Amino acid sequence: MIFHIVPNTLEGLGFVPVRRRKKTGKSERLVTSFISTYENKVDRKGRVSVPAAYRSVLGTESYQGVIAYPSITHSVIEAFGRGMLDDLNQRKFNQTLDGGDFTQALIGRSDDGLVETVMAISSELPFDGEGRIILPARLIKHAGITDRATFVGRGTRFQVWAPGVYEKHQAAEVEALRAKLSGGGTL
Amino acid sequence: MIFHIVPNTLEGLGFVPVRRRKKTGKSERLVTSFISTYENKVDRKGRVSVPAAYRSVLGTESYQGVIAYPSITHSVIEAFGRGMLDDLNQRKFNQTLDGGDFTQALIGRSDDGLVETVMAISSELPFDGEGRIILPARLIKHAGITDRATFVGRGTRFQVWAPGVYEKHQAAEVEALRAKLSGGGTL
DNA sequence: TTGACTCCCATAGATACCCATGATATTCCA
DNA sequence: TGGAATATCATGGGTATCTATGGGAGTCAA
Repeated sequence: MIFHIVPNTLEGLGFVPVRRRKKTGKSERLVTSFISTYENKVDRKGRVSVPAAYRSVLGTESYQGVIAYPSITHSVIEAFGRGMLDDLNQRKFNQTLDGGDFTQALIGRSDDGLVETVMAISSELPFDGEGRIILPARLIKHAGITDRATFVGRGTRFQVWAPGVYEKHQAAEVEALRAKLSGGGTL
Repeated sequence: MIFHIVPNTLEGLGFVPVRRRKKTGKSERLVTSFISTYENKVDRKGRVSVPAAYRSVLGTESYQGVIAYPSITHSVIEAFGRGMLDDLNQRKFNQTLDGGDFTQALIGRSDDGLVETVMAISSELPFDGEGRIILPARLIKHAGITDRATFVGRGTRFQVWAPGVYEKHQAAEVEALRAKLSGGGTL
């Protein structure tokens, strides 16, 4: 008997806001998350086009650009929209308040300190008129990027890799998944 | 993430792909899952018509198109509606944040990495005005598709095969079932 | 002045949108 | 009930638009 693994019943939880973007006047397109991978060129000025599909995810955010920081665990740049950043802050704020720990909320010190750390090492990267960003030297170096960059969608956020590094990482990732499914499932 | 393991549907037993459109009564309007098999042409621009019956399944979704990724276990393209993808994301996002696990949300490490990986290897394939999609070169190659494609309904999702590859796969699938049932069971 | 950065324009190729056609199904009415 | 008018679908092709990319001009600060 062949088995397929499928997600259980799906009902929208309505958390991630649905954003509308007008295309050529006639049809509207709805995009809500970062998916797929794209490889773009880094020009001599250090500019890279953020894939149009990703930009459309951020389409209606007031701040036209992305937040990026070096991954703490891998040679890769993590990135997302300002909305995500605000949401993280808000949730963290609410969590500390709900727990009655006003000191934490006010002084801004928590046990893990991760959110604070990320805030500290993050950069705001605004789009230019053509939807490009300039990767700061610090991030370029961290990811080992030279003249090309691979954009990898991760749903609520995306990553920027050096193509070669990503290739290896991706192969390992898929292999791990395959091993996990070796019990007879298909994916 | 929660998964249910369900048996593969058996609609394919001795099933021959329909070349021409099926008789579509009004009852088919009510179909809510992907069933049956169709073989369509891939034109010079790489476009394929998604069977109308499948499109009607997605009819109520705001985004008009499908999400597709290369199966990691077979030479086939897996596809499903946008709603399922968003739901996967939201569940994962809420789950990690609600549990206060900012590490997972930011660094993106989950237990299995399934959602992460699927997001990265998935492509968003919007319908054109005629209900066609363009199969990306990456997926075409993975499935070994040339000028024709076989759409196979699998309930909550569907697959796109190279016709020849599917024929063999299907024969093996049926044969395995037959062997299993040869003890006297009926189907 | 130099260097870093932003804004603006140009362009080739990819993509989306539009219209057309033949085949088949369905509706509707004499 | 037969058949003409209408609707749906898969398919093909032309064209306008968008995207990624390159480069130049203007601004600002040291």
